[in-house]
Parts: sequence; structure tokens; C-alpha cells
Amino acid sequence: MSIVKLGTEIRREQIAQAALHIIAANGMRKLNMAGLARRVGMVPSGIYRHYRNKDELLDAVLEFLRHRLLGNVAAVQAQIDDPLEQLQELLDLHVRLILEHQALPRILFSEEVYGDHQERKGKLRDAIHAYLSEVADIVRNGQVKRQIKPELNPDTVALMFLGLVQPTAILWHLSDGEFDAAKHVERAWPIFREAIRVNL
Amino acid sequence: MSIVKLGTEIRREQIAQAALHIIAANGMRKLNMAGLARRVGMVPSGIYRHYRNKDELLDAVLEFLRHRLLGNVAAVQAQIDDPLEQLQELLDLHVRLILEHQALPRILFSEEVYGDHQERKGKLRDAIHAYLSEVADIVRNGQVKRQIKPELNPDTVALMFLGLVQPTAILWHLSDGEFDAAKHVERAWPIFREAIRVNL
DNA sequence: TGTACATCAGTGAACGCGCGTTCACTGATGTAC
DNA sequence: TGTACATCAGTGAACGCGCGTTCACTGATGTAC
Repeated sequence: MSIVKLGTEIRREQIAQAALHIIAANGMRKLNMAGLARRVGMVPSGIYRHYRNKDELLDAVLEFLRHRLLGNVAAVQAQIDDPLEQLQELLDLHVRLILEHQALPRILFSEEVYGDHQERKGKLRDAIHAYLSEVADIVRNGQVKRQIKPELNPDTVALMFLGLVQPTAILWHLSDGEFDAAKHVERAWPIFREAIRVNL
Repeated sequence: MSIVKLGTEIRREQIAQAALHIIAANGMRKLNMAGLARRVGMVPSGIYRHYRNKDELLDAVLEFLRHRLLGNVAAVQAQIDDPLEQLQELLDLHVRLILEHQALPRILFSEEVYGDHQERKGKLRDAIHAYLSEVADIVRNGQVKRQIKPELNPDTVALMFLGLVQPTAILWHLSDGEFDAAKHVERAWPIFREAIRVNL
């Protein structure tokens, strides 16, 4: 059998993607070097040509998610002007991100990721804080534009915003996709919107 | 050294409590039979006199949490009449439960618990559904009493209610207790209450 | 255009560690006489 | 009240499995001449 060789940038990308797929499909626990290697068509030790160890691989996966998460905020800010509509779209993107990459909640809620590694735990926390901070900025902007109640604490609103989608994600996850996450968020959003919007 | 012997009912309780403490302090990953045995003052194989295996032990821990969670709802329903106040108190109890047993989010969000075990995953899901169902009942009751907006879907409100505390728990957890969970919930609650309450 | 060589992606065998679990045993405890 | 015995909680050594990682190697690929 002829051996396929590819450049390491390509492989790094391939391996990270494969890791995400495995996590999405079977969870962090099933992410092992042997299965990962099989998925990209090589032998376990081959992975080590492209990542120093499993830790470095997890870092890459985490970075990818952080990038996607913050990318959503940037996209929304670039395409939409109205703060409330920005939030609505962001919520929608977030749900779709979860449905697409079931990996997101599985990684965020897994000790496997930060288990011992204090450093990575910090990274994860910073990523979430960065996301929340962006959402809080949108809220502040909405207050400046007199669309969102001025007396509300933007950080609190941002965290509540996250709360719209998070329990849904877990329930969806526990029910093996049976629970209709999109529908819940669709119903919850108007309630949330009316709660923060200035009364007309 | 003289060997201490205790009845198995006592030991089962001791071991389950020790497991909870370990999970709370160091997470699911650090819950192993050796450490657990050390904590209750015996040798690893000794555990097997009281639990058939680790699975049975995890079931016991899960059952304990389910009991505490549903117990909170029952307590609130027994002591308070007003539905909105019931929710407020329930929220408070929930936060305290998490602060006291950091184990709660760690278990709920851990694949370690249901990893392969489809049966236990179902149990966990049912426990959460049971909790949500009770909360939805409170909401319905509030609608009957004309305190909560009649057009709101009780299940949606129940899940949003859970969303008040859940992201907080994760942030608190990731920040090693630095993040002030109680304060966030204290701020978020009135916003949520005004969102579901009938306008005066 | 063809050849020699250096580079480095991929191999396969082996190691070591953590950890759940088994099993023959020991000896403390409660009970029957 | 004291003694013999059955019960069963606790012991300690050993096993086996999964899994991350190492290391000497092989041979495909791109490059210099």
C-alpha cells in the first residue's frame, strides 16, 4: 500500500477538524489518539509529527471554537445596525453553531479540557469573558440608542443572553437531539427582548 | 493497626458523600476508587463490599443530587404560596445548592457520568425534565392566579428560569469561585420577574 | 531531462502509567448455646 | 457470664485494559546539480 504524505499545515488542519468531529459525534471521552489517527488515515504515532502531544491538539481545537464564537459577534456587528436585531441574529448564529458543531457544549462542559491544565482553563474562561464582553457592548450601544432600558446592567443582560441558549444546549445534548433547541430559543427570544427593551 | 469495621448502610452513605466531596473539590476526573477508598479510610478493594462497581456508585451519587434538586421544589411549594415568590426562593436555593455542592454542575456537565452508559444518561435527562416540569407547574399556577402573563409558554419560561442560573454556574466554576454567582442572580432575577409578570 | 541527496511525513513495535476490578485471605463482631 | 462459631467488612497482591507517548526505521517528495 502506498503511503500518502501531506504537508504539515494541511495535516494540522485535518487533524483538528477530525478531532472536532469525533467530539461532536461521541464526546470528549472518545477522543483518543488511535481513533483520531484512524480518521485521518494514519497510525497513532503519526499525529506526533504535527502536534507535540494531545494537549497541543486540544489547544488548537479550543482556539478554533473561540475563533468561531467571536467570529459570530463580529459578523453580526458588521452586517446589522440595530442592536436588538444584532442580538437576535447572534442568538440564531449561536444555536446554529451548536447544532452544527455539537462539539461546542461538549467541550465547554468537559473537565477533560481543562482537567488539570490550569492554563487552558484560563484560556477557556477568557474566551467566554471575551464573548460576554462583546455582547455587553451591544447592550450598551442599545442603551445609547435608547432601545434598551438604561437602568439594566449590561453584564447581567449579557449573561442572561447566554442563559437563553445554554440550558437548551444541554437538554438537546442529553436528549440526543430530540429536544427542539431552535424552537425553544425562538419562543424565549421575544420574552427576553421585551424584558430589556424600553417600553414604547 | 486495628481495623475499623462498619455496617454496609453506613459505609454506602459515607462513600457516596466522600465521592461528592471529591467531585466538588477536584472534579469527576479525580474521582477514582483509590482516592475514594483513602478518603473513607480503607483499601480500594474494600469499596467493592458496598458497591458492586463504580457504575453503581455513580448511580447513587446521581440519585442523591436528583433528590436534592426535587427536594428544593417541594420545600418551596410547601412553605410559600405566591408563585413568583416561590420562583425567587427556588432560584436562591438552587444557587446555594451549587455553591455548597460544586459537584452539581460538575456532574451535570460531565460525560464521565453518562459517557457510554445510555441508561444513566436517560436518568439524568429525566431528572432535569422532572425539575423543569415542576417549575412549569409553578408558572401555570402563577398564570391561573393572574400574576404571570397568560400568553407565555410555561415550559419556555421554566427553561429560561434554568438559564438564569446555569451560565452563572459555569462561569463561577471556570473562575474558581471568583465570579460572584449570587450577585449576578440577584440582579438577573428582577429582570426576569418583570418579563413574566402581568403588567400592573 | 535525469540523477543524487536531504528532508521529513508516516510506520510499527514497545513502554509505562492510571485505574477498575478480582480473589483468596484475615480477623473483628454479633449471636447461639 | 463465658465460649464456639458463622458472618462478612476490610486486606493486599495481582491482572488486564485503554491510552498517550517514544524511538529507530522507511520511503515518498522536492530540490540542487
